[in-house]
Amino acid sequence: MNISESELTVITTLWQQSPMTIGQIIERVQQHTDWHDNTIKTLVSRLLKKNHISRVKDGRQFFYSPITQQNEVAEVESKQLLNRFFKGKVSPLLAHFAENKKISQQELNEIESIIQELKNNIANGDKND
Amino acid sequence: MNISESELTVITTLWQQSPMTIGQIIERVQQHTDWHDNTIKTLVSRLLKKNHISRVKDGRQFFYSPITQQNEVAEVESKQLLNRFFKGKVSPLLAHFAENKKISQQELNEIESIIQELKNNIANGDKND
DNA sequence: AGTCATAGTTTACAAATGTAGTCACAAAGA
DNA sequence: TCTTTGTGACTACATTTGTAAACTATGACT
Repeated sequence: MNISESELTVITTLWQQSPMTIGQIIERVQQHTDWHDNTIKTLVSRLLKKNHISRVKDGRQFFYSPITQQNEVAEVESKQLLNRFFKGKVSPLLAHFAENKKISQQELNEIESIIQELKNNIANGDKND
Repeated sequence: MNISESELTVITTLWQQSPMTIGQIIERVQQHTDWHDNTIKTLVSRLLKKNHISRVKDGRQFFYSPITQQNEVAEVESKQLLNRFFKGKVSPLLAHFAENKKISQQELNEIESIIQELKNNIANGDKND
């Protein structure tokens, strides 16, 4: 099952720090939303039901942790985006951002070094595969 | 208002070719879905209501065209993805794909030339801004 | 003229989503 | 002991989305 937009906000806090109690989750989520406590509780239960997070009881409270990891979700969502708009490839996305001048000089440098590293890996036959 | 997943499928055919009659839209969408005619009609009316497409009557038929353009939607969706998972930047996304070895040698070359061009533009002060 | 195929409009209905309210219980404090 | 407060479970309700069915109007064909 999928993670909805607002559920994502909740599980994101758990990706940043876990385990947390419901109180901690509510506190952190409310730092950048105006959602009611109960709303956040509902989102947590939906994530539980969808099996994206788990919890263990310690004393009288539960401590919540993510099951589904951020990079898994990022992977799926990225692929969907690429398929929907960029023929399934990264380069057209990059080209899009390039056209719209949304890439800073510093980011350019970062991208260059990522590319450079990739090329080196390929040149070396990439023994770590 | 937002474009839903299945609405996107419909408007995508209009991005590829427009204007089209409803019959043409249905035909093209059904080339890669098994949606019922009426389903597609409903999606078209929702896109109309949301003002993402327009239509003009010619004789007794309407000819439909997109109002919202693909690159606008791609822009918004891309930004959302980057914000949600990659700190709002392209490079971490690229790094993610790099790690997962989802980038072919050819794409690497494409990326390199995009980068190269960007650097040249910056070096020239990018007079076309 | 009658029938069929197409296009267009309106209505339907379940599941998912956003956004809570209500109720019960137990630990903590007055 | 009584009350407050945090936690958890269950219920609620409007909107959006997916997925059509039903009905209407109008050319096209027989």
